[in-house]
Amino acid sequence: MTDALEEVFAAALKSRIFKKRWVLLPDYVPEELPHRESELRRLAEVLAPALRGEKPSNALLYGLTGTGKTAVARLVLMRLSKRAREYGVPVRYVYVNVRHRETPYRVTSAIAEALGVRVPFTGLSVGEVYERLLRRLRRMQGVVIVVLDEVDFLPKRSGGQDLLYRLTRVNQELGGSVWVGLVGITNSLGFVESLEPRVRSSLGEVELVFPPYTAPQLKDILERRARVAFNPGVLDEGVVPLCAALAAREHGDARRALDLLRVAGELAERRGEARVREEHVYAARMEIERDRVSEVVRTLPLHAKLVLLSLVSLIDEGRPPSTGEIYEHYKRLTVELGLESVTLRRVSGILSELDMLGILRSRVVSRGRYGKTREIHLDADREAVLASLSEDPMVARIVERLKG
DNA sequence: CCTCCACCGGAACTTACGGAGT
DNA sequence: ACTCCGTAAGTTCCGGTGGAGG
Repeated sequence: MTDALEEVFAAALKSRIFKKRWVLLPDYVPEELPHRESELRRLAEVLAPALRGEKPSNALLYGLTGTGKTAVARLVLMRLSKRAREYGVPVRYVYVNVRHRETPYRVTSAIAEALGVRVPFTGLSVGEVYERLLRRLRRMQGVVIVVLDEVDFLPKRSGGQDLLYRLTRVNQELGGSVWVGLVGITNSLGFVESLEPRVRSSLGEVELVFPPYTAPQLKDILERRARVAFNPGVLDEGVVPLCAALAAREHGDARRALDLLRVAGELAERRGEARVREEHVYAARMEIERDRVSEVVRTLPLHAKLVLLSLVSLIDEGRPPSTGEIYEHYKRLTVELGLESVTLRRVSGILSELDMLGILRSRVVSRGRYGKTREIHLDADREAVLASLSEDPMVARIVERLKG
């Protein structure tokens, strides 16, 4: 009885399943990236002049999610800066994920902070932070390479285009003792086309396209990684091929495949089983989806939750609803809860946001005489959505009624 | 072939908030 | 103490628009 905790700790210490679980984590960068040899080489060629203290060309990497863009960039830059250290050449690199730091202010301060400038998280103007960054850069020498992962999130915000533009020509604002090179990463082709021509020609001096992995390639990648991650013989024969097949169905997403494999292993371990079976992979798929949904739904603003709840109710009654129908239902909910309702325009905006978050799918349809609207389907798992919604005490009551 | 519905979606603006610089 | 700043959520205003029905 008293040893329940000890048992848990002991089990954690000697994992039967994993040897090095962390090599399956999303931000782990392996020493080798099979099937990305030409991209690695190409990017290395582009950045190598930094070793001679010359400004490397800017590069733009694009391809769908999980095609190895980030891993290629990180691996090349890790190796490059290692070489630079050996030769005593001043080359630094800064990695910023724009999606995590969405706004121009936060992106600028992330770069500045990576270079050792202390920046308050609010209170200054973007211009002021940018000035501090420049001041720092002017005191440096050699080459600084800035990686902007998921750059497509930058121009979506106001001032984002401006920041991108300033960054592409930052070298003209510096004295010449330091050079800044940019590596942009995006999975949106539309982004590349939406760029101002002068930004595109500068950021995309070199453009590298990453094709999706094929199913056999995914299988190969997983097999290599699995050999390192798991104890010998714990994987059932079908596990790796299944992960590869499921991920291949989603346009060859390697991160997805690795997630499936890792979570399947974690599940097997939690259940105290000695082997990872195909059944665990299917369960992993569900768990990953539930976690994703709950993460998103839990952090939604109140009115977005109510809109989502309205969608679920209407779908329960049959046919996919239109924006107007959702709005009517939503308004009834707010009356019931004694709240002010937001405008139709806002609800329309919330619906697009939920679409982008992968909670629902909507397509714009024209019903001729009867107007043009969106036809909205729930994309996420209904039960997962309801479970996450009921974590909000304000919303929970209504969710209960829906279940009964 | 034209109309006109029921929205779509861009843009500028408000409000409330937490915080910085001087 | 005063002014300025960015962010998130929301509002106001408004120019589109695909296609069924007249």
